[in-house]
Amino acid sequence: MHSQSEADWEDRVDALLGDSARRVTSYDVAKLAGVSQSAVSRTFRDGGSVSPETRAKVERAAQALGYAPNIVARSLITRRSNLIAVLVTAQTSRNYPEVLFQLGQEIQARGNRMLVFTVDFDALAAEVFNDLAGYHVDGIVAATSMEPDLLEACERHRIPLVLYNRVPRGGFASAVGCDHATGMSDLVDHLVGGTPRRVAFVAGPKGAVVSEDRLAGARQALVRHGLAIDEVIHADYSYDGGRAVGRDLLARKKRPDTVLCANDAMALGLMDSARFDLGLSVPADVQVTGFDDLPESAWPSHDLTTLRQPVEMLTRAAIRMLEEHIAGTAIGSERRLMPAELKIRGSTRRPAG
Amino acid sequence: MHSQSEADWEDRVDALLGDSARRVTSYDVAKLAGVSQSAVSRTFRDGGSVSPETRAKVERAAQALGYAPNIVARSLITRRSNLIAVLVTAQTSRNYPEVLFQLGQEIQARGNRMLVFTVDFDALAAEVFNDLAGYHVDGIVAATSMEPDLLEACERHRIPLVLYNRVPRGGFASAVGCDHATGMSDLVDHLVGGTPRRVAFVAGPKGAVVSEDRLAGARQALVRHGLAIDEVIHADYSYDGGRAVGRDLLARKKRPDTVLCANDAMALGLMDSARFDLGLSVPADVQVTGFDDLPESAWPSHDLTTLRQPVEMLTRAAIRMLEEHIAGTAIGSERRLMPAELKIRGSTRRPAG
DNA sequence: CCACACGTTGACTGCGAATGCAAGGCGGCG
DNA sequence: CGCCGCCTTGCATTCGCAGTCAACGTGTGG
Repeated sequence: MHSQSEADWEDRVDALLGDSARRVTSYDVAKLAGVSQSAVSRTFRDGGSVSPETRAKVERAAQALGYAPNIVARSLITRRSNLIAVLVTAQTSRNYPEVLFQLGQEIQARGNRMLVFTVDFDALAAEVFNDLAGYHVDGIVAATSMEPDLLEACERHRIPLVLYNRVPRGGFASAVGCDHATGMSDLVDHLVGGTPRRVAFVAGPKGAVVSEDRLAGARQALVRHGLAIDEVIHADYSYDGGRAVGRDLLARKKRPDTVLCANDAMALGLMDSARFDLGLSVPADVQVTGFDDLPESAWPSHDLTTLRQPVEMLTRAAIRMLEEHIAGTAIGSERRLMPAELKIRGSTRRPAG
Repeated sequence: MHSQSEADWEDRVDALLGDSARRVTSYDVAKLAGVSQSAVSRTFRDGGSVSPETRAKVERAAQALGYAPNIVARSLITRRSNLIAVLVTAQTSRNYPEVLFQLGQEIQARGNRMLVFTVDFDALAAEVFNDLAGYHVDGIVAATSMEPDLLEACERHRIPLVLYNRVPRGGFASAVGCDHATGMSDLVDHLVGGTPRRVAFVAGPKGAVVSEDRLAGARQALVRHGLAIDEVIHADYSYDGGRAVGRDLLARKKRPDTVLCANDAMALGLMDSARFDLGLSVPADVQVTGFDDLPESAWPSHDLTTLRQPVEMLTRAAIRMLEEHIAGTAIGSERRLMPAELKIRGSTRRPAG
């Protein structure tokens, strides 16, 4: 079809490509296709009003030149970056490796991109905020605590924000999270069948919001059964931390016969300390529970009774809520709690009879 | 110092902020500070020639307005986005959760940001390439296989690329990786002390490059000891996959007494199948090895002999190499192999005597 | 006292794509 | 046959900042 001009076409492609330092722009494509830059722009924007012939010409030229629209320039004028910031700590990425991947999948499914900000400690999230604002992200998913002034900053800049497993202190941000209280309540209902007498709770670091929620939930549920937590020990959410706690706690004369841990990693460490360091039997001597349902918790070596966080539901809900806020269809802030699923395994005693 | 104009100042701040739909730009700051837009730009660029007084005025105004430079606009003109793309698969994020976090830390330490692209399968990386080009990322770290045409595309677009644990087929890309062959050699040297007779290898999915490398390394090393791999079975890199393989392989009449697994997850599954499904003893009946050194491999329940990947060295090297390419100080492509560290544990037999 | 150099400064332009607007082409309808 | 309206197209402008250039003031040396 382009027969008589084939050679000419090749020449023109090469001429445009030859200036290799420069990037291919919509003007180059326009020139090659014999149309205006506007036409090129409209071909690559969805909903653009272009005739099939023009579109064909543009696409052929773009193909030949290897053109892709410059998203930076686009977002400068559309005032949308299609970037969603995700704030994570080492803690999050260690304990919930799949969260980041699934957030990525969800974000990309809607044509956006995930800009990941890793922060050492929750508090440092403040440092990255300037960058967030600078990159004009369309929204933020924060799996870190947000100081009140950060929340306020997001509100002032009108950056939609969804907190992941954190309870917002202010009124602006939306949040998704696991219903720790109800989950703990289910867990305690099961535990009382094993006739606990002395109950200990291994918490995360002091001030860790998630751990506090779980502790509070456990307390309330125990009270309903006329029980109480005899001791709360703080550790660092890690296997090693849990094991160290176990070596101390379970070696005492009046050791607890039931230990609730704020997460699976510590529970696994504590169980191993019982079995390997102290020669105790789980669950006969001490029953142990966790929270998260790590893959290895289900393995026969561990067989840990725990609560599974609905990670997939959470990430899906987080992104959907965020998209609603970005689109402006959301009304005010919303908190969505997802139920944790009780996984009864061999680290707890069944009711007698 | 600003006493007589304090009220006036507040009014002007409010006037500029009042138009709340609009973002604060360098022009707003300039107006408030009583300087030109250029001065504002220079204050926020490092190396700009600005007098201390002007800088102070600008910073005060910027503070009052909550101004942060628009990085999108900046990168449009500087032709640098300060964005580094990281391509990961579900596989990567599952087996090396810390990789993503550490890459993030390294990238941010140098003032860049990490744009994460999650891809379902290695092959799909092609889909995201257009976006990569569109976002004008300064460089790419790919923990996925890259098809030759993708490599070529990166070369044409002059996007620096570092492959993570993948051997580049073309000549353009740099790469960092674990020295699987030497690691396997060390491992085999240790294994022969346990007098292996029948050796099996549990590989990853067919075509998985990392698994192939490890298999080849093991083969070579065994040959040096006059040994061979009797059987290669493919699984999916998962615990469940390894366990299923074990249930089949170890139940046979002529079962192997030594099983090398391409990663820890499968090795753990295989060990559990031996112990819990078949009642075999590890390492007496069968010795098992892995690769990666997952945290749980060191736990007493598993105690798996394995090779530790130097993840931190790898990520650090990857980012440094990438930065060199971006800066243009790198000469050609480079491949850096980091040694794996042999972790001898209880899943393999010690030499007799 | 003048020439010169240097450090600051602001006006202006360009990065690359999107879009409002007006002009053009085309068909349908009266 | 002529008018109207729709669809398509190109022109010109805009987004926010960086960098160029000329002009300015100040200080120094001759």
